[in-house]
Amino acid sequence: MHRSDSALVATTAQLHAHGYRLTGPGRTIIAALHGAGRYTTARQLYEGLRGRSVGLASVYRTLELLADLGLVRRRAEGGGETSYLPYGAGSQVQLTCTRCGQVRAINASICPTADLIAAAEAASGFAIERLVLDCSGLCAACAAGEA
Amino acid sequence: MHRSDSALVATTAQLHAHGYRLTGPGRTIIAALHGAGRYTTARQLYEGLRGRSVGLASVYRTLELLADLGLVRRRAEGGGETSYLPYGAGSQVQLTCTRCGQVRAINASICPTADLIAAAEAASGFAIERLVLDCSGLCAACAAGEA
DNA sequence: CTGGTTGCAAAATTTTTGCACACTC
DNA sequence: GAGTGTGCAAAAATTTTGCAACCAG
Repeated sequence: MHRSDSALVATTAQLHAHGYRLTGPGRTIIAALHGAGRYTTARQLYEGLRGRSVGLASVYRTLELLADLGLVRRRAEGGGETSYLPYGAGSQVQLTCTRCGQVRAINASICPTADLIAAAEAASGFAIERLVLDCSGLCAACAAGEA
Repeated sequence: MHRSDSALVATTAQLHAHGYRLTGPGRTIIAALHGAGRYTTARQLYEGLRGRSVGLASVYRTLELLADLGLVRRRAEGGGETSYLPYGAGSQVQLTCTRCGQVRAINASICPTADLIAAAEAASGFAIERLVLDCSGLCAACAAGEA
């Protein structure tokens, strides 16, 4: 849990730096999102927080705010629901298991991303600000349990 | 337009190979999606096809089908709408302009993706099936016109 | 012919908004 | 204290579904 804890602290620090206030419910929502460790929908967060009197609207408002600040990544699954995952601190290499939906981030330093950025900029004329590498396939556990 | 034409042909071939029938409206929707050249929402496609008697439901059904077959990529923008972009034929390196929203695909062969896959598999235990590299920043035109 | 596909309109979901109150700064 | 964030419930928007007619194979 250390990794998500530090990401959580970084997120709240960013909010603070942008002049946003952070009350109890906001912290609860952000903590739940970071604790989930995988793409999560607003409704899933809301259900997980039942009994703590957090409104669904606040979940949406918080997620949208984080997304606008670039702290969280949005994804469209089937079924018309949007799900969210915090950007790991500095690591933009994500692996998604096509079977169980687990998302894992690995350290970007194992990949020559600087070369990638240079090559992509040369080929396109873009000024690249962020690079995200998405890999999908079967995680070790799902591959082992395959029929 | 040659590039999107061939991608369009590949898409219809895939549908055919999977046993799906393709009627006039279906072709119209798929052609419009490929012609757009950027992430497009169901409603945008529908509006662009006004007068050709294509129903919004068919747009949704077609997009969902393509997404399930892995021929199209889903994205969640702000505002709760899902938008779609065809996967280029074999090229999984996409650049998105954060200002104008243009999406451009560059050839994957300029990047050492084989090394990336090997490194990521070793680090994670995943059996990687697809790799998508997303870069975001300013395209050349937007960078030039910057205030 | 057979069975998947479509348009239309209704239904179900998801997301946003208005407002009084609580709480942070 | 001043002003932002919140919960609740209503409203808006997005997406799905039912059904008869249509069309591809």
